Amino acid sequence: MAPKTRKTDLADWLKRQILTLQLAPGSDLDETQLCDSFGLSRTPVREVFRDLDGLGYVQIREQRSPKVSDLSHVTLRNFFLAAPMIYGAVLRLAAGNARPDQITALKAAQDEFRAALQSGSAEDRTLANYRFHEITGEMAGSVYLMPSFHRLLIDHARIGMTFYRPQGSDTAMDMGLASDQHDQIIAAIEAGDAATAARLADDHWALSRDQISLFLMPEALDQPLGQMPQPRTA
Amino acid sequence: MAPKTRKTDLADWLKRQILTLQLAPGSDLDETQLCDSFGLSRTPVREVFRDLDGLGYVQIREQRSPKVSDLSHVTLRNFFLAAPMIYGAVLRLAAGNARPDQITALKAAQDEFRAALQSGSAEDRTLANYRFHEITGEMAGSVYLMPSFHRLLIDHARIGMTFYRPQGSDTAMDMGLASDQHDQIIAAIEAGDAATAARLADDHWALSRDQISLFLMPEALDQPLGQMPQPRTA
DNA sequence: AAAATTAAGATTGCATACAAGTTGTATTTT
DNA sequence: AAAATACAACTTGTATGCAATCTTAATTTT
Repeated sequence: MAPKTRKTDLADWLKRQILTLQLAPGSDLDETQLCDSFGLSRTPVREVFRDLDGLGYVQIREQRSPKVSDLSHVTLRNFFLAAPMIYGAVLRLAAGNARPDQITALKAAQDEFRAALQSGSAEDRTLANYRFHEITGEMAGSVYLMPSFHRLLIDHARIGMTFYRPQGSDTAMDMGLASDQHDQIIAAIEAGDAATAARLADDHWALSRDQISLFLMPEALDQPLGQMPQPRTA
Repeated sequence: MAPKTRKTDLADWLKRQILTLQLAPGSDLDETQLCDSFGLSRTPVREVFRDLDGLGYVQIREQRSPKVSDLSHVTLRNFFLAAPMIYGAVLRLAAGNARPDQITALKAAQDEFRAALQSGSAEDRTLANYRFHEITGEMAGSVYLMPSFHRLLIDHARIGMTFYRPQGSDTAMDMGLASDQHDQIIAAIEAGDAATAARLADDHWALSRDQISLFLMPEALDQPLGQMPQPRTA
């Protein structure tokens, strides 16, 4: 393996595993095991832990192994409070500040997302969607909004992986809707239309929020009980 | 010196120096020098750098010494855009969530602030004010808002240290106003009055914003030219 | 038998040694 | 003399060894 990339490989791998719930919230991270897997000594591995702590992926504890960031009902509530505000602000700024190369990157990310909708796994969809919105954050270009926005994206991805699991239902249609909204968002940004971008952020959030709350509070009564989807055990 | 505290001592010292501009934005940090000063080896010092990078105090660069976070005209613009929104959201949540022990801590911080207004240095005022608002952030209790809020507090402190320098003018009166607003904020939080807390956040922000913009755009024309205040060289 | 204490193993934190890369200077070449 | 290259000093990144702390298990005591 290339020498310099092992550290970023580890960081990227951890990010992906965490975003897609392949590393569960709250689970411990084994330092020595990751050293072996990626051919690194403890020092750079521990540096990666600290970087990911700063970004919100993991939590470092004193005299304890680092763990994947928690995702509790408390954080879920705070998520619902903060997300619409931050998402709106980010897209508004993005429409005002986006550079041409960033718009190109956003379109490429949207192509990836569409491709993942067609043939990809749930993990691929989640990562592609994450990347799309991450680029909008870069467009906004605010060092003050980015840290909170990024934490929202992390947990939005993880919440999505938890809740969008029921494959059968109208998830596919909703995903198509989300994709259409992405296209509209791109258009608004390209036009520099901040007001429309902010409105689209609201719409996009409403769609996602409805999906989540529909899962949290399913249409009860006329459905058999005891059918709550379980998180997979593997 | 106590064994375990040297690392937190270094982190706290760096934070204070950065918040009060005793370490200028953009200035390089000397690893070995800090090792000597605090009696630490390079490993924990470098870990502190990474922690402070994650919090927004410093910026780590590849194959380059870490530097104090920049504070440019671009960040200033983004600061003005993000601050009112985040400050309002934080105080609104704080009023809804504050625990009694946090309210006690907030009152203590306000006492410190008042004391610093009377007899303290500009640095003391800045740090006490920073601490007051940091507690309101803890009260809000949102992992999503805190990172952005904290970055705003860091740069608000640094901008304040830059701009409130003219001692003579109505700064003292403004500071008294700010202190009064702090008292009102405490009252609103204690009463659990989110709407009032949000309004007070707007007022408090408006006062600070006016002070800053008054310094950025002084009442011109009847003043001699070439009198722009210089950052001190020491 | 249950609880508590102690000892062994394992894990985390810190220090130091080594390697790789960067920067500045001096010498050489055109 | 100016530019370029090469060498040396310094700085940053990584690996490893040691110390301290925590966890676990076993033995002892009540």
